[in-house]
Amino acid sequence: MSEPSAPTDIGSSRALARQRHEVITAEVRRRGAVRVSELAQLLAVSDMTVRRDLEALDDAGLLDKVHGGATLRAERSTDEPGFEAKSLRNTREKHAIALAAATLVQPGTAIGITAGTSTWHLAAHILDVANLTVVTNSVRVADVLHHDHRSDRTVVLTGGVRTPSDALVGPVALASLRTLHLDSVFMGVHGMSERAGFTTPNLMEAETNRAFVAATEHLVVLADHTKWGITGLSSMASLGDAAVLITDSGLADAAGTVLLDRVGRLVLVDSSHPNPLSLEPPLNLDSRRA
Amino acid sequence: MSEPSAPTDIGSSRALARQRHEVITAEVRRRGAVRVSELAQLLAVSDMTVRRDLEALDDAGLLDKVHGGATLRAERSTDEPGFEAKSLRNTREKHAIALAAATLVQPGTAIGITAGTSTWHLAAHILDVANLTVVTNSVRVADVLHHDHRSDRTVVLTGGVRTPSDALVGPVALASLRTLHLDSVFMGVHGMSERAGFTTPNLMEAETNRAFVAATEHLVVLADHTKWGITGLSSMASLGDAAVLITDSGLADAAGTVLLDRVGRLVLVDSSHPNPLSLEPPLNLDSRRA
DNA sequence: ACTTACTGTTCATGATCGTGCAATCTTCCC
DNA sequence: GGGAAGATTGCACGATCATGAACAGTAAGT
Repeated sequence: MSEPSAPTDIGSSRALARQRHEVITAEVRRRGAVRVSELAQLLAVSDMTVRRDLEALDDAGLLDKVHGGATLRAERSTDEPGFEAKSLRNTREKHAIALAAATLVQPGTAIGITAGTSTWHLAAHILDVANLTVVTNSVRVADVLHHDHRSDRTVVLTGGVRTPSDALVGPVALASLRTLHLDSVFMGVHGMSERAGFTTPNLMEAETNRAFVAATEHLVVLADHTKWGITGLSSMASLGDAAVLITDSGLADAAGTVLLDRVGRLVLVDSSHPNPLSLEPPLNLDSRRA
Repeated sequence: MSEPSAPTDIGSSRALARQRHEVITAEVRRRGAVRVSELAQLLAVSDMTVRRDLEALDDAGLLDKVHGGATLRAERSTDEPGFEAKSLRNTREKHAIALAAATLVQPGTAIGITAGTSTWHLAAHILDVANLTVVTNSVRVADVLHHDHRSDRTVVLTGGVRTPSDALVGPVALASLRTLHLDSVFMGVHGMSERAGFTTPNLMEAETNRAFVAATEHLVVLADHTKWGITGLSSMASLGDAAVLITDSGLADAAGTVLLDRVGRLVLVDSSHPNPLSLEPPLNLDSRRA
């Protein structure tokens, strides 16, 4: 008779597709973006299998499959072309920029966070900051902060009408912001240039963001290097209004020169290795719960 | 885990189906996922038997059977839990009440919708009403209305701090509401009684709802019959403030007598039937604004 | 322009699946 | 105790599915 003496000895077999899917979605949620090659190594399967997994997860609506890997799902229906370049590279940069911005968030302060993908990533990284009050006009940012609820954090939604990009705008948002004063405001932008400053194509959103800018003395702008040279319809602030500008090392030298002169502080993050993938070779999927 | 709890040791003798099922569910819970071949070896039975066990456990809802094995049940509800537990109570009544309330929503008007499960149902039923402006302090209600976005509908979130029941409250919400005037307000309540009127246990929510009440001349209250006799901490309106009260036919006769005398119009829906049953023949609210 | 990296299709292979049937076990009735 | 009805299990089979490798096409970076 076979002896089933070792109860836990049977763990060396291949993982179920379902397990891979959970690892992948968890990894995407944690880091904002993953690439196929990383997942293949992490899961010890071929690239092809990872691609098939990503396709299934994309169909299921759990993430966005993009060239080179996958990113957090963008949940946006249709609008504002060019707002979100569906490239993994941009997402990685946004992630790295958000990480750098999170280090500027001081415990015990009141901060503002505008709507946008960069700022959405930022929200995920400030979950551990103690004693924080966050004012935002982004339902998604509020969702992130609200999801793991802690008593020392206050999340205030400005209210207003929701744009397709999930920003709350309009008179209600403006009225709310006019009564508030913030230690810092973290703002994502759609374009920046020497002449027009920080811009966005959406008029209403620009108006709301201007109210954010007016509510603080310390403006932090998040913008990856591809934003340089782009001028949206409406200006939200001049370059000189930014106390800190966080961008990535892909920035052209000429742009860097201008920005160094104009903004209060220029922070460059290296997006080539924003977050080294910590993988342990023995590949143990059993410990994927946190 | 139930090892050799009896002389029938797993492996030497055959285990009963019950025992195998317990081992399997325990193993799934412990490791998150198991594979058929592993279980067959562990239980010393054939693959076929394991598959049949997994199928039974899947039917019983204890795990998810997937290709190659089984995993923890996925809880694949798109909405977050917590809210659902609450919304499952008296669902039929709430649904019927919401349906009746939806018939009171006139095209081309501006209405307010407070937070709550009844009003959440209401939101789903007014998706077809043309030319509507909706002001709400419920992120969920806004989500429902925003999801299929049509150009003739405006959804305004009041803003504010989010309570556990997903209502936006506080100074920001109050300030927004003070500037708005609504044709009708649809309010869910936690309790109603002759003396205290309409009440809720949450102070902040009560304050916000009072602002809703103050913003309209035409208050519609949604409350299933179980709310009668319950008095929450804070009052939002007296019975007489309600132009319409929509409840279900489970209401006690004594309560009906009181309410008929106090509220503007009493609408009783029969929760066992899909169609609302109105006591007052013409359920036609004054067309105050075309 | 070039080079590099990524993509999806196709196909072969092995694992896994469920059905039908026979063997075995359990139950219950006489 | 005998024995039949019912349930459970194992095995064999063809069908299905998952995976990885090769390869030609495509996109991104320089």
